[in-house]
Parts: sequence; structure tokens; C-alpha cells
Amino acid sequence: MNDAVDIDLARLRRSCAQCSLQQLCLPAGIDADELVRLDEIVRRRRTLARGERLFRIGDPLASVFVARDGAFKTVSISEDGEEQVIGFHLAGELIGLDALGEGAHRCEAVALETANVCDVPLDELSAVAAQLPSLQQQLLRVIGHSLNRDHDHMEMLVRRQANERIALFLHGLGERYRQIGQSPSALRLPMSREDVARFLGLALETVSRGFTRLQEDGVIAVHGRRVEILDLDLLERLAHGAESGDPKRQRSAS
Amino acid sequence: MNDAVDIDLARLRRSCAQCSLQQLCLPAGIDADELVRLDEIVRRRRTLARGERLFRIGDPLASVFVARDGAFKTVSISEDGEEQVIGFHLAGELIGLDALGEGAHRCEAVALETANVCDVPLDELSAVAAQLPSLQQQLLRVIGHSLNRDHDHMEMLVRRQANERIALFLHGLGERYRQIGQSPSALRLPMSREDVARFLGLALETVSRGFTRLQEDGVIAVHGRRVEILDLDLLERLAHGAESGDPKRQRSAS
DNA sequence: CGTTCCATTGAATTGCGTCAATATGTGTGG
DNA sequence: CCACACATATTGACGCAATTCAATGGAACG
Repeated sequence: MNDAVDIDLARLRRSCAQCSLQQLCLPAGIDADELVRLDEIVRRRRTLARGERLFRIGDPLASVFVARDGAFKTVSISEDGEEQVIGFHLAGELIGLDALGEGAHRCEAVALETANVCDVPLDELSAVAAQLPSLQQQLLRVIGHSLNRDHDHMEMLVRRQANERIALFLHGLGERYRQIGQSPSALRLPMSREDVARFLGLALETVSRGFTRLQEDGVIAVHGRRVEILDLDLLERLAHGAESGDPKRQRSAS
Repeated sequence: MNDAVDIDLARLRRSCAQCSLQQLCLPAGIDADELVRLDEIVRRRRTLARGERLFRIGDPLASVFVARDGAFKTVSISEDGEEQVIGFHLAGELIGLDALGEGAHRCEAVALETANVCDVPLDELSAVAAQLPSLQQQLLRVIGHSLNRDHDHMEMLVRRQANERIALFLHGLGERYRQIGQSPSALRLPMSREDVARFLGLALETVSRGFTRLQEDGVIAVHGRRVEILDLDLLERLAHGAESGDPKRQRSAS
């Protein structure tokens, strides 16, 4: 008898208005009735299992995606068949912008764990954005954040020592978890050491050794993919080039 | 007496409709009367001398810029004061997107030689784009190209040998020059070896040695900042991981 | 309880960074 | 036009950080 009610409830629960990511995702800064219009085009939502692909290299650009939960990696394949990890995508982050330039994807997006995504048809999004300046602005802002993450990534890769990159990686990941309301210090890494290595431009053994070293210095505690940040201050200093030769750092903030 | 005519001519010559970059820049795919509207907001054009900055870190985002000629680098400054070269920008390429995320620039844009730029106020651009779907689409495409260049850059930095990166860099630069109608093989590098090094994540001595090596192998001819690509095929193969131990490569395309 | 995948640890090699000297080029003023 | 100084580029020698190869350890799965 209350089928209709059930459907409405289910529908509502999955709407942008109810989404925990509202303030991070496209709806940010949009008022209630505008939200309805955005919500109408964000109908399709998909669940992906670990290892499933959201899109593949060469797929034409149809939609951009927003991770609701779970995590993705985007990888490009070099001519010798090696995977390069271009980026990791957590909840609230846009996926699929790599096809904006040519209209076809240059990367594949792989779910690192069970994940939900919103599928946002790009042409409809553009149409609505054209009528809602605040949405257009927010779209550019979200694209900008994606650009910023790429730049952070490049800065990691350019002339930083292995241990610095690893510290920077863990610290940045913690920050991103904080933003989506999860613990910034008790991390469960959704990606393998190999993924981390291919992201940081290191050999996987080097990543492993880096984790061990950080643990020995009391900065983090590692249990497989569970990483706890014990000394955020020190982690930050290591990320910014301080050499760790001694568990007790003398140069405190004066 | 013909002052008015002179001004109109000068004005016209600098308009988007007359610009040699038309098909690469924002106007691509826009029809004539739409072009007029775009042209109206792209009034300010600036000339910068070598070393001048288009914007600095922290500057609020007001405009995006398009290089008309000349070249720029965008650099970020790490906490220890070192410059990181985030990207190089040739004619037709958008500069200033780094501020989209936070509304303030994270990089500085430095002219590598005397350069002209179009200054496009972003709020006016958004307003016009909202009314011209083709312009909005083109804006996204140009942003996408910028993203693609960043990804190419990252792929250079991740687990590639020094010589590979250098070959890839030269090859990519040639391609970009080709796109703007210049010779793809007779290059005059607008940037110093140090800039190249900070872009590729190498020591400047390593870059120098790489150039020398490529010259010894007959791939390029180097005269200071003049670089001529002699064997494009081989350069490409070196860029994709082929080891150069011998000037004569035996493994040809079967 | 075994099999498979993933992570850690060790030992040997090497590519690249660092330091240092020299060479080449570029712009300035005499 | 040359001489000078200064910036930029090349080349050499050496050491070390990170890769590679290889083996072991541990967790997750059926």
C-alpha cells in the first residue's frame, strides 16, 4: 500500500539535497529550488565493485561522475603496458574530466573498493549551468580543485626524496579524509602499495621501506593498509624536507 | 584626418576575428556575430618584457590570460624558496586556471621572453559563455587541454629515466610549436636549462648531459638554446623507453 | 588448511645528484 | 670594435639514494 511513499523516501534519500557531500560537491552555494533542477539530471546512480571500471581509455565523454563513497584511481597505460596512476578520487571528487579536451577518455577509472557514484550527463549539466550562474561558478571551482590536486601531485613528483613524497602523500590523504568528515589520522588506505608507488613515481619496495621508516620513527603505525598517524606535526615537517635521523626532533616551534 | 580609420584598423587587427590563434583559442567554433560579443570583453591586451609577471602567488583571480605570442612559465614556490616549474605556456594556451579552485593564484606566471597576452575578465567571460553554448563548450575544451598537458607532464615525471624525459620534452615541445604553425623541428627554447630541469624534476646538469647525449647520437643538434630535431623517429622511440646505446638502431619497424 | 595475493626485508647495482672546474655566450661600456 | 664582467651551459669525478633482483613473511580468500 505504501509503495509510493517508499519510493519517494528512497528517492529523496538519494537526492542532492540529502547527500552528505552537498557542501563539497556541485550543489554547494545553490539554493533550494535550484537544487531541484540539478537533482533532476543527476538521476542515475551506480554501484561498482572493487576492480570495476567507470570508463575506459577511448570511451567518448558522456558524463562526469562524482564519487559518493568508496574510492577510485585513474590510470593511464603507457605504450609498454605499464599502469600510471594519475590520481586517486575520494567521495565528493569529480571523475572524468580527463576527457574534456578531446571528448574521449585518456584514462581509465577503476574502483578501489565498493563504491557509489553519481552519473551526471555533461550536456544536461552544461544546459542547467548556463541558466544558473552559481552552478556554473561552482562547476569551475570543482574543476579548479581537480587542477589543484594535479599540481600538488606534480610538486610531489618533482625533486623530492622518496620519504618526503610518502610523508606528503599520507598527510594529504589525511586532509582529504578530514574534508569528507572522516578521521584524518586513522586511515584505511583503499589502494595497494603498488598503486601508491605508481602514483608517487617510486618502486613499491621503496614505498614499503618508507612506511617502515616512518613507523620506526614513531610518526605512524602501520598494519597493512591500516595506517594511523601518530605525530602529525612531525609528519608535516618530514613532508617539507626535514631529515629524520632522530626520533626526537630538537627543532620545535621555538 | 583618417584618425578614426586608423584606430578602427588597429582595433580590428587585434580583434579575435583577425587573430592567428582563432582556431586554437576561445573563438574556435563560434560564428561571426557571436565573435563580436567575445571580442568586446577581450579588450585589454598587454605586452610583457622578459621576466615580468602576469600575476603572483596570492593574487585574486580576476582574469584568465591567453598568450598571443611569446612564452610563459608558471612556477610555484616551495616552502624552502625553491622554484618549481608547473608548466610552460605557448601562444594560444590559457594561463591562470590555477586560481579557479580557491579564487587566488597558487602560481606565478613569468614571461620567458617578450610576450603579448589577451586579458579576459573571468566574470564577463562566464556571463557571455552562459548565453553562448558553443563558447561554454569551447571554454571547457580549452580547460581540458590544459588538464591534458598537466597529465602529460605527470607521466613524464613518474618513473621515467632522465633521457626519456628529455626526449619526451623536446618531442612534445615540437608538437606544440607545430600546432601554432611554427617549425616543429627547428626549436628556439625560450627557457633556460634550469627551467627545463625544474620542469622535468632533474638537476640542470643532467639536462645538459641529456642534450649532449642526444646530439652525440645524432638525434638533435644543439647550439645553446637553438635545438634542431634531426631524427624525429628516433627521438620518439627514445621518448618511449628505447635505450640508446648505439647510433644505429637495429630494431626498426620490422 | 592450502593457495594466492600483497607486503616486508635484504643485498647488490646503478642512475642521477652534488660539488667543482671550465667553456661559451650575452650584454655593457670604453 | 674589442675588452670586460656576468650569466648560462658543458664536462668530469665521486657518493649516495633508490631501483632491481630475490627471498621471506603475513593476510585474505575459498
